[in-house]
Amino acid sequence: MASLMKSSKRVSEAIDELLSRGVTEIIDRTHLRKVLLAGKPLRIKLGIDPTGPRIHLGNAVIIRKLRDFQRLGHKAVFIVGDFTAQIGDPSDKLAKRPMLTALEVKANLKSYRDQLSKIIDLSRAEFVFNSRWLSKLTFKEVALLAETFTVQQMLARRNFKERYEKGTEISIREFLYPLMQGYDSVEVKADVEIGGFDQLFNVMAGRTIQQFYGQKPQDILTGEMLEGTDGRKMSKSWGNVINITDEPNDMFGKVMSVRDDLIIKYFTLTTDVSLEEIKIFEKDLKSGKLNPRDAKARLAREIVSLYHGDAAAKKAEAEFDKVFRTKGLPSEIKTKKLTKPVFELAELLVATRLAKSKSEAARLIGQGGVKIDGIEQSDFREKISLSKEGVLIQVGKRNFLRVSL
RNA sequence: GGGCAGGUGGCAGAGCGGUCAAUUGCAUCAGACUGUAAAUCUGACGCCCAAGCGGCUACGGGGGUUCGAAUCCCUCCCUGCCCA
Repeated sequence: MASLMKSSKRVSEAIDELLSRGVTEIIDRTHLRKVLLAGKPLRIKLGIDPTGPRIHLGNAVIIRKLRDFQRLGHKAVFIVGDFTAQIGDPSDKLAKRPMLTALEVKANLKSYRDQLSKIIDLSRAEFVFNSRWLSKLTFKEVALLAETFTVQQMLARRNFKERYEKGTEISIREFLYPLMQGYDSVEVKADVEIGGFDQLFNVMAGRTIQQFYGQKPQDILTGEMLEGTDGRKMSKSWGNVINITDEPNDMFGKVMSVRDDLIIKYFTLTTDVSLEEIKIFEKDLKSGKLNPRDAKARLAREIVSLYHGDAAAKKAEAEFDKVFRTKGLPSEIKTKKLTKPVFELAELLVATRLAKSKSEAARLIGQGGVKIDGIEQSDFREKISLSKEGVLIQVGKRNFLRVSL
Protein backbone atom coordinates (compact mmCIF):
# COMPACT_ATOMS: atom_id res chain seq x y z
CA MET A 1 0.00 0.00 0.00
CA ALA A 2 2.74 2.38 1.00
CA SER A 3 4.70 1.61 -2.14
CA LEU A 4 1.63 2.18 -4.24
CA MET A 5 1.23 5.60 -2.68
CA LYS A 6 4.85 6.31 -3.31
CA SER A 7 4.74 5.28 -6.94
CA SER A 8 1.60 7.24 -7.63
CA LYS A 9 3.34 10.23 -6.15
CA ARG A 10 6.19 9.62 -8.52
CA VAL A 11 3.79 9.45 -11.42
CA SER A 12 2.22 12.71 -10.44
CA GLU A 13 5.63 14.33 -10.21
CA ALA A 14 6.53 12.93 -13.59
CA ILE A 15 3.35 14.42 -14.99
CA ASP A 16 4.18 17.77 -13.46
CA GLU A 17 7.57 17.77 -15.07
CA LEU A 18 6.13 16.54 -18.35
CA LEU A 19 3.73 19.46 -18.40
CA SER A 20 6.23 22.10 -17.43
CA ARG A 21 9.82 21.35 -18.41
CA GLY A 22 10.55 23.10 -21.69
CA VAL A 23 6.86 23.62 -22.37
CA THR A 24 5.47 26.84 -23.78
CA GLU A 25 1.81 26.18 -24.22
CA ILE A 26 -0.78 23.61 -23.21
CA ILE A 27 -4.36 23.61 -24.38
CA ASP A 28 -6.48 22.50 -22.61
CA ARG A 29 -4.27 22.37 -19.54
CA THR A 30 -6.76 21.31 -16.90
CA HIS A 31 -8.22 18.70 -19.19
CA LEU A 32 -4.88 17.25 -20.15
CA ARG A 33 -3.73 17.10 -16.57
CA LYS A 34 -6.89 15.32 -15.57
CA VAL A 35 -6.69 12.65 -18.25
CA LEU A 36 -3.03 12.09 -17.60
CA LEU A 37 -3.67 11.57 -13.92
CA ALA A 38 -6.51 9.21 -14.73
CA GLY A 39 -3.87 7.08 -16.40
CA LYS A 40 -5.85 5.85 -19.36
CA PRO A 41 -3.50 5.39 -22.30
CA LEU A 42 -3.71 8.32 -24.67
CA ARG A 43 -2.74 8.57 -28.29
CA ILE A 44 0.02 11.16 -28.53
CA LYS A 45 0.60 12.45 -32.01
CA LEU A 46 3.83 13.92 -33.23
CA GLY A 47 4.18 14.87 -36.82
CA ILE A 48 7.60 15.04 -38.34
CA ASP A 49 8.17 16.64 -41.65
CA PRO A 50 10.99 14.73 -43.25
CA THR A 51 12.38 17.54 -45.34
CA GLY A 52 15.83 16.98 -43.95
CA PRO A 53 17.40 13.66 -43.19
CA ARG A 54 18.97 14.61 -39.87
CA ILE A 55 17.40 15.04 -36.47
CA HIS A 56 19.07 17.75 -34.43
CA LEU A 57 18.91 18.65 -30.77
CA GLY A 58 16.16 21.15 -31.49
CA ASN A 59 13.95 18.50 -33.07
CA ALA A 60 14.93 16.15 -30.29
CA VAL A 61 13.36 18.35 -27.62
CA ILE A 62 9.86 17.42 -28.64
CA ILE A 63 10.74 13.85 -29.53
CA ARG A 64 12.00 13.54 -25.99
CA LYS A 65 8.65 14.82 -24.81
CA LEU A 66 7.04 12.07 -26.77
CA ARG A 67 9.34 9.65 -25.03
CA ASP A 68 8.18 11.01 -21.67
CA PHE A 69 4.57 10.40 -22.61
CA GLN A 70 5.53 6.94 -23.73
CA ARG A 71 7.16 6.22 -20.39
CA LEU A 72 3.92 7.10 -18.67
CA GLY A 73 2.24 4.39 -20.68
CA HIS A 74 0.82 6.40 -23.54
CA LYS A 75 0.90 5.52 -27.20
CA ALA A 76 3.33 7.42 -29.36
CA VAL A 77 1.79 7.96 -32.75
CA PHE A 78 4.41 9.05 -35.13
CA ILE A 79 3.28 10.73 -38.27
CA VAL A 80 5.82 10.88 -40.97
CA GLY A 81 4.65 13.70 -43.12
CA ASP A 82 5.72 12.13 -46.35
CA PHE A 83 2.79 13.79 -48.05
CA THR A 84 2.93 17.11 -46.24
CA ALA A 85 6.64 17.33 -46.88
CA GLN A 86 5.85 17.54 -50.52
CA ILE A 87 3.78 20.59 -49.83
CA GLY A 88 6.20 22.29 -47.48
CA ASP A 89 5.56 23.53 -43.99
CA PRO A 90 5.44 27.30 -43.83
CA SER A 91 5.97 27.36 -40.06
CA ASP A 92 9.59 28.15 -39.82
CA LYS A 93 10.35 30.00 -42.98
CA LEU A 94 9.63 33.50 -43.99
CA ALA A 95 10.12 32.48 -47.56
CA LYS A 96 8.23 30.15 -49.78
CA ARG A 97 9.20 26.52 -49.49
CA PRO A 98 10.13 24.60 -52.58
CA MET A 99 8.02 21.58 -53.39
CA LEU A 100 9.84 18.37 -52.67
CA THR A 101 9.57 15.49 -55.04
CA ALA A 102 8.41 12.11 -53.84
CA LEU A 103 11.86 10.84 -54.56
CA GLU A 104 13.52 13.39 -52.32
CA VAL A 105 11.13 12.62 -49.51
CA LYS A 106 11.92 8.96 -49.80
CA ALA A 107 15.63 9.65 -49.66
CA ASN A 108 15.20 11.90 -46.64
CA LEU A 109 13.18 9.27 -44.88
CA LYS A 110 15.70 6.54 -45.16
CA SER A 111 17.68 7.08 -42.01
CA TYR A 112 14.84 8.61 -40.08
CA ARG A 113 13.73 5.59 -38.13
CA ASP A 114 17.25 4.80 -36.99
CA GLN A 115 17.65 8.27 -35.66
CA LEU A 116 14.32 8.23 -33.90
CA SER A 117 15.17 4.97 -32.25
CA LYS A 118 17.98 6.72 -30.42
CA ILE A 119 15.33 8.60 -28.51
CA ILE A 120 12.09 6.71 -28.36
CA ASP A 121 11.10 3.08 -28.25
CA LEU A 122 9.87 2.45 -31.74
CA SER A 123 8.60 -1.02 -30.93
CA ARG A 124 5.92 0.57 -28.80
CA ALA A 125 5.15 3.35 -31.19
CA GLU A 126 2.80 3.61 -34.07
CA PHE A 127 4.48 4.77 -37.19
CA VAL A 128 2.32 6.04 -39.99
CA PHE A 129 2.76 7.90 -43.24
CA ASN A 130 0.22 10.56 -43.91
CA SER A 131 0.25 10.00 -47.65
CA ARG A 132 -1.92 6.99 -46.85
CA TRP A 133 -4.96 9.18 -46.40
CA LEU A 134 -3.99 12.60 -47.69
CA SER A 135 -3.28 11.35 -51.17
CA LYS A 136 -6.83 10.02 -51.35
CA LEU A 137 -8.68 13.17 -50.44
CA THR A 138 -10.78 14.51 -53.24
CA PHE A 139 -10.89 18.12 -54.29
CA LYS A 140 -14.36 18.31 -52.84
CA GLU A 141 -13.21 17.14 -49.42
CA VAL A 142 -10.32 19.56 -49.51
CA ALA A 143 -12.69 22.37 -50.35
CA LEU A 144 -14.94 21.44 -47.43
CA LEU A 145 -11.93 21.26 -45.16
CA ALA A 146 -10.86 24.67 -46.37
CA GLU A 147 -14.20 25.98 -45.20
CA THR A 148 -13.08 25.56 -41.59
CA PHE A 149 -10.75 28.51 -41.82
CA THR A 150 -11.06 32.02 -43.08
CA VAL A 151 -8.33 33.95 -44.78
CA GLN A 152 -8.30 36.28 -41.80
CA GLN A 153 -7.61 33.41 -39.45
CA MET A 154 -4.79 32.22 -41.64
CA LEU A 155 -3.34 35.67 -41.80
CA ALA A 156 -3.46 35.94 -38.05
CA ARG A 157 -0.69 33.44 -37.98
CA ARG A 158 2.48 35.28 -37.26
CA ASN A 159 4.70 34.23 -40.12
CA PHE A 160 1.94 34.68 -42.67
CA LYS A 161 1.17 38.05 -41.21
CA GLU A 162 4.79 39.12 -41.36
CA ARG A 163 5.12 38.09 -44.95
CA TYR A 164 1.81 39.63 -45.83
CA GLU A 165 2.83 42.94 -44.33
CA LYS A 166 6.26 42.78 -45.81
CA GLY A 167 4.81 42.08 -49.20
CA THR A 168 6.59 38.84 -49.83
CA GLU A 169 4.58 36.14 -51.44
CA ILE A 170 2.41 33.62 -49.70
CA SER A 171 1.27 30.74 -51.78
CA ILE A 172 -2.26 29.40 -51.38
CA ARG A 173 -0.61 26.04 -51.16
CA GLU A 174 0.84 27.04 -47.84
CA PHE A 175 -2.62 27.64 -46.42
CA LEU A 176 -3.31 24.01 -47.11
CA TYR A 177 -0.61 22.77 -44.83
CA PRO A 178 -2.36 23.27 -41.49
CA LEU A 179 -5.48 21.72 -42.95
CA MET A 180 -3.61 18.60 -43.85
CA GLN A 181 -1.86 18.39 -40.55
CA GLY A 182 -5.18 18.83 -38.81
CA TYR A 183 -6.70 16.12 -40.91
CA ASP A 184 -3.93 13.79 -39.78
CA SER A 185 -5.25 14.19 -36.25
CA VAL A 186 -8.67 13.05 -37.40
CA GLU A 187 -7.24 9.98 -39.10
CA VAL A 188 -5.16 8.85 -36.14
CA LYS A 189 -7.75 9.92 -33.57
CA ALA A 190 -5.18 11.85 -31.60
CA ASP A 191 -5.87 12.63 -27.96
CA VAL A 192 -2.89 14.90 -27.72
CA GLU A 193 -0.69 16.50 -30.31
CA ILE A 194 2.71 17.81 -29.45
CA GLY A 195 5.07 19.95 -31.45
CA GLY A 196 7.54 22.79 -31.30
CA PHE A 197 6.20 26.22 -30.48
CA ASP A 198 6.41 27.08 -34.16
CA GLN A 199 3.79 24.38 -34.70
CA LEU A 200 1.22 26.08 -32.50
CA PHE A 201 -0.98 27.15 -35.37
CA ASN A 202 -0.83 23.76 -37.05
CA VAL A 203 -1.64 21.76 -33.96
CA MET A 204 -4.44 24.16 -33.12
CA ALA A 205 -5.84 23.51 -36.56
CA GLY A 206 -6.07 19.88 -35.54
CA ARG A 207 -8.56 20.83 -32.83
CA THR A 208 -10.74 22.72 -35.25
CA ILE A 209 -10.70 20.02 -37.86
CA GLN A 210 -11.31 17.18 -35.46
CA GLN A 211 -14.41 18.98 -34.29
CA PHE A 212 -15.45 19.52 -37.87
CA TYR A 213 -15.41 15.73 -38.22
CA GLY A 214 -17.27 15.21 -34.97
CA GLN A 215 -14.28 14.20 -32.87
CA LYS A 216 -13.26 15.52 -29.50
CA PRO A 217 -10.54 18.10 -29.96
CA GLN A 218 -7.07 16.94 -29.09
CA ASP A 219 -5.14 18.58 -26.32
CA ILE A 220 -2.00 20.23 -27.45
CA LEU A 221 1.38 20.78 -25.95
CA THR A 222 4.10 22.84 -27.56
CA GLY A 223 7.72 22.81 -26.57
CA GLU A 224 10.26 25.57 -26.34
CA MET A 225 12.38 26.22 -29.37
CA LEU A 226 16.04 25.56 -28.90
CA GLU A 227 18.47 28.07 -30.29
CA GLY A 228 21.51 26.93 -32.19
CA THR A 229 25.02 27.13 -30.81
CA ASP A 230 25.33 30.79 -31.75
CA GLY A 231 22.06 31.84 -30.18
CA ARG A 232 20.15 32.19 -33.40
CA LYS A 233 17.39 29.90 -34.51
CA MET A 234 18.69 26.41 -35.05
CA SER A 235 18.75 25.95 -38.75
CA LYS A 236 20.61 23.85 -41.23
CA SER A 237 21.41 26.83 -43.35
CA TRP A 238 22.98 28.67 -40.42
CA GLY A 239 25.39 25.88 -39.64
CA ASN A 240 24.65 26.18 -35.93
CA VAL A 241 23.03 22.81 -35.63
CA ILE A 242 24.01 19.88 -33.45
CA ASN A 243 22.74 16.69 -35.02
CA ILE A 244 22.07 13.66 -32.90
CA THR A 245 24.08 11.64 -35.37
CA ASP A 246 27.14 13.87 -35.08
CA GLU A 247 30.29 12.02 -34.15
CA PRO A 248 31.13 12.17 -30.43
CA ASN A 249 34.12 14.47 -30.80
CA ASP A 250 32.28 16.78 -33.10
CA MET A 251 29.21 16.77 -30.91
CA PHE A 252 31.27 17.53 -27.84
CA GLY A 253 33.03 20.39 -29.55
CA LYS A 254 29.81 21.86 -30.87
CA VAL A 255 28.28 21.83 -27.43
CA MET A 256 31.36 23.59 -26.11
CA SER A 257 30.78 26.28 -28.69
CA VAL A 258 27.28 26.98 -27.43
CA ARG A 259 26.95 30.50 -26.15
CA ASP A 260 27.28 30.80 -22.42
CA ASP A 261 23.86 32.29 -21.89
CA LEU A 262 22.24 29.20 -23.37
CA ILE A 263 23.77 26.70 -21.00
CA ILE A 264 20.80 26.40 -18.68
CA LYS A 265 18.35 26.16 -21.52
CA TYR A 266 20.36 23.39 -23.10
CA PHE A 267 20.46 21.48 -19.83
CA THR A 268 16.72 21.84 -19.46
CA LEU A 269 15.72 20.94 -22.98
CA THR A 270 18.27 18.44 -24.13
CA THR A 271 19.36 16.41 -21.11
CA ASP A 272 17.83 14.31 -18.37
CA VAL A 273 19.67 16.17 -15.66
CA SER A 274 17.20 16.82 -12.85
CA LEU A 275 15.61 20.21 -12.52
CA GLU A 276 16.98 20.52 -8.99
CA GLU A 277 20.52 20.08 -10.20
CA ILE A 278 19.98 22.50 -13.06
CA LYS A 279 18.76 25.05 -10.56
CA ILE A 280 21.99 24.68 -8.64
CA PHE A 281 24.01 25.14 -11.83
CA GLU A 282 22.09 28.27 -12.56
CA LYS A 283 22.78 29.70 -9.14
CA ASP A 284 26.44 28.80 -9.20
CA LEU A 285 26.92 30.19 -12.67
CA LYS A 286 25.42 33.45 -11.58
CA SER A 287 27.55 33.70 -8.47
CA GLY A 288 30.68 32.74 -10.36
CA LYS A 289 31.18 29.62 -8.32
CA LEU A 290 30.77 27.51 -11.42
CA ASN A 291 32.90 28.31 -14.44
CA PRO A 292 30.77 28.33 -17.60
CA ARG A 293 33.40 26.26 -19.31
CA ASP A 294 33.00 23.51 -16.76
CA ALA A 295 29.23 23.71 -16.93
CA LYS A 296 29.44 23.32 -20.66
CA ALA A 297 31.81 20.39 -20.38
CA ARG A 298 29.25 18.68 -18.16
CA LEU A 299 26.53 19.58 -20.63
CA ALA A 300 28.54 18.19 -23.50
CA ARG A 301 29.17 15.00 -21.57
CA GLU A 302 25.48 14.58 -20.87
CA ILE A 303 24.49 15.11 -24.45
CA VAL A 304 27.16 12.94 -25.99
CA SER A 305 26.44 10.10 -23.61
CA LEU A 306 22.75 10.34 -24.44
CA TYR A 307 23.45 9.57 -28.07
CA HIS A 308 26.73 7.68 -27.97
CA GLY A 309 27.05 6.30 -24.47
CA ASP A 310 29.13 7.21 -21.42
CA ALA A 311 32.38 5.79 -22.66
CA ALA A 312 32.26 7.79 -25.87
CA ALA A 313 31.43 10.92 -23.90
CA LYS A 314 34.43 10.51 -21.62
CA LYS A 315 36.66 9.88 -24.58
CA ALA A 316 35.34 12.92 -26.41
CA GLU A 317 36.01 15.10 -23.41
CA ALA A 318 39.56 13.84 -23.05
CA GLU A 319 40.10 14.46 -26.72
CA PHE A 320 38.71 17.95 -26.52
CA ASP A 321 40.97 18.84 -23.61
CA LYS A 322 43.93 17.41 -25.41
CA VAL A 323 43.42 19.38 -28.60
CA PHE A 324 42.05 22.66 -27.33
CA ARG A 325 43.26 23.06 -23.78
CA THR A 326 46.74 21.73 -24.08
CA LYS A 327 46.91 22.37 -27.82
CA GLY A 328 48.07 18.86 -28.47
CA LEU A 329 47.46 16.75 -31.52
CA PRO A 330 44.23 14.86 -31.88
CA SER A 331 44.63 11.15 -31.33
CA GLU A 332 43.19 10.34 -34.69
CA ILE A 333 44.37 12.31 -37.66
CA LYS A 334 43.01 11.69 -41.10
CA THR A 335 45.54 10.76 -43.70
CA LYS A 336 45.64 11.35 -47.37
CA LYS A 337 47.92 10.00 -50.03
CA LEU A 338 49.03 12.06 -52.96
CA THR A 339 51.12 10.96 -55.90
CA LYS A 340 53.07 14.09 -56.67
CA PRO A 341 56.22 14.26 -54.53
CA VAL A 342 56.68 18.02 -54.34
CA PHE A 343 54.07 20.73 -53.93
CA GLU A 344 54.01 24.42 -53.48
CA LEU A 345 52.41 24.97 -50.10
CA ALA A 346 49.34 26.73 -51.49
CA GLU A 347 48.83 24.02 -54.07
CA LEU A 348 49.10 21.41 -51.39
CA LEU A 349 46.31 23.01 -49.38
CA VAL A 350 44.09 23.06 -52.42
CA ALA A 351 44.96 19.49 -53.39
CA THR A 352 44.04 18.31 -49.91
CA ARG A 353 40.92 20.48 -49.91
CA LEU A 354 42.04 22.32 -46.82
CA ALA A 355 41.57 25.47 -48.86
CA LYS A 356 39.06 26.15 -51.60
CA SER A 357 41.40 28.07 -53.86
CA LYS A 358 44.99 29.13 -54.00
CA SER A 359 43.95 32.64 -53.10
CA GLU A 360 42.33 31.34 -49.97
CA ALA A 361 45.37 29.22 -49.20
CA ALA A 362 47.64 32.23 -49.61
CA ARG A 363 45.41 34.18 -47.25
CA LEU A 364 45.42 31.49 -44.60
CA ILE A 365 49.17 31.28 -44.76
CA GLY A 366 49.52 35.04 -44.64
CA GLN A 367 47.43 35.09 -41.49
CA GLY A 368 49.57 32.54 -39.76
CA GLY A 369 46.94 29.86 -39.77
CA VAL A 370 48.93 27.10 -41.41
CA LYS A 371 51.44 24.82 -39.78
CA ILE A 372 53.52 22.05 -41.29
CA ASP A 373 54.78 19.55 -38.74
CA GLY A 374 54.01 22.09 -36.08
CA ILE A 375 55.90 24.93 -37.71
CA GLU A 376 54.03 28.03 -38.75
CA GLN A 377 54.40 28.75 -42.45
CA SER A 378 54.74 32.18 -43.98
CA ASP A 379 55.49 31.61 -47.65
CA PHE A 380 52.80 30.06 -49.77
CA ARG A 381 55.33 29.25 -52.46
CA GLU A 382 57.44 27.19 -50.11
CA LYS A 383 58.17 23.83 -51.69
CA ILE A 384 56.91 20.97 -49.59
CA SER A 385 58.32 17.53 -50.25
CA LEU A 386 56.18 14.57 -49.36
CA SER A 387 57.62 11.35 -48.04
CA LYS A 388 56.25 7.99 -47.09
CA GLU A 389 56.04 9.00 -43.42
CA GLY A 390 54.11 12.04 -44.50
CA VAL A 391 53.87 15.58 -43.26
CA LEU A 392 51.34 16.90 -40.79
CA ILE A 393 49.37 19.88 -41.97
CA GLN A 394 47.35 21.97 -39.57
CA VAL A 395 44.98 24.67 -40.75
CA GLY A 396 43.41 26.78 -38.07
CA LYS A 397 42.77 25.27 -34.69
CA ARG A 398 40.99 22.15 -35.65
CA ASN A 399 41.85 20.92 -39.10
CA PHE A 400 44.57 18.34 -39.08
CA LEU A 401 45.66 16.17 -41.95
CA ARG A 402 48.60 13.90 -42.54
CA VAL A 403 49.68 13.77 -46.15
CA SER A 404 52.00 11.17 -47.52
CA LEU A 405 53.06 9.65 -50.79
C1' G B 1 -5.07 43.25 -69.21
C1' G B 2 -3.22 48.33 -67.19
C1' G B 3 -0.08 51.27 -63.78
C1' C B 4 4.03 51.39 -60.38
C1' A B 5 8.39 49.59 -57.77
C1' G B 6 12.24 46.19 -57.82
C1' G B 7 16.04 42.09 -59.28
C1' U B 8 23.70 43.66 -56.62
C1' G B 9 28.55 38.93 -53.64
C1' G B 10 26.04 32.99 -48.59
C1' C B 11 22.03 36.50 -46.59
C1' A B 12 20.36 41.59 -45.60
C1' G B 13 21.25 46.00 -47.97
C1' A B 14 24.18 50.61 -50.17
C1' G B 15 25.95 52.32 -54.76
C1' C B 16 22.90 55.03 -59.74
C1' G B 17 28.55 56.87 -65.88
C1' G B 18 35.01 56.64 -64.29
C1' U B 19 38.75 56.67 -58.03
C1' C B 20 33.66 49.70 -57.86
C1' A B 21 36.08 43.34 -57.00
C1' A B 22 31.77 47.00 -55.33
C1' U B 23 30.14 51.01 -48.39
C1' U B 24 27.96 48.61 -44.22
C1' G B 25 25.70 44.66 -41.07
C1' C B 26 25.17 39.34 -40.37
C1' A B 27 27.36 34.77 -41.46
C1' U B 28 32.22 32.59 -42.62
C1' C B 29 37.65 32.06 -42.03
C1' A B 30 42.40 33.27 -39.56
C1' G B 31 45.07 35.56 -35.50
C1' A B 32 45.35 37.46 -30.39
C1' C B 33 43.41 36.76 -25.66
C1' U B 34 41.03 33.07 -22.47
C1' G B 35 37.42 29.56 -19.63
C1' U B 36 36.34 26.24 -25.03
C1' A B 37 35.27 25.56 -31.23
C1' A B 38 32.18 30.98 -25.54
C1' A B 39 32.57 36.43 -25.23
C1' U B 40 35.78 40.37 -26.78
C1' C B 41 39.45 42.52 -29.97
C1' U B 42 42.29 42.52 -34.77
C1' G B 43 42.51 41.10 -39.71
C1' A B 44 40.83 38.63 -44.06
C1' C B 45 36.73 37.50 -47.02
C1' G B 46 35.74 36.50 -56.38
C1' C B 47 39.43 33.72 -59.22
C1' C B 48 44.45 33.30 -61.53
C1' C B 49 49.53 34.26 -61.67
C1' A B 50 55.94 35.63 -62.71
C1' A B 51 52.16 38.57 -56.22
C1' G B 52 52.02 43.88 -59.04
C1' C B 53 49.64 50.94 -58.17
C1' G B 54 49.08 42.91 -62.46
C1' G B 55 45.41 39.94 -65.38
C1' C B 56 40.51 37.74 -65.75
C1' U B 57 35.35 37.06 -64.57
C1' A B 58 31.21 39.36 -61.90
C1' C B 59 25.94 43.58 -59.94
C1' G B 60 18.75 38.71 -63.34
C1' G B 61 19.56 37.00 -69.23
C1' G B 62 20.62 39.09 -74.07
C1' G B 63 21.68 43.35 -77.07
C1' G B 64 23.13 48.57 -77.50
C1' U B 65 25.10 53.83 -76.30
C1' U B 66 30.00 55.53 -74.49
C1' C B 67 37.01 56.28 -74.53
C1' G B 68 34.62 54.00 -70.10
C1' A B 69 28.36 50.92 -67.47
C1' A B 70 26.35 47.71 -61.45
C1' U B 71 25.08 52.70 -62.89
C1' C B 72 22.08 55.26 -69.39
C1' C B 73 18.84 52.91 -73.56
C1' C B 74 16.22 48.53 -75.78
C1' U B 75 14.44 43.71 -75.05
C1' C B 76 13.41 39.22 -72.51
C1' C B 77 12.76 36.64 -67.83
C1' C B 78 11.50 36.89 -62.60
C1' U B 79 9.26 39.22 -57.95
C1' G B 80 6.13 42.51 -55.15
C1' C B 81 2.31 46.34 -54.79
C1' C B 82 -2.02 48.90 -56.77
C1' C B 83 -6.15 48.94 -60.34
C1' A B 84 -9.37 45.73 -63.47
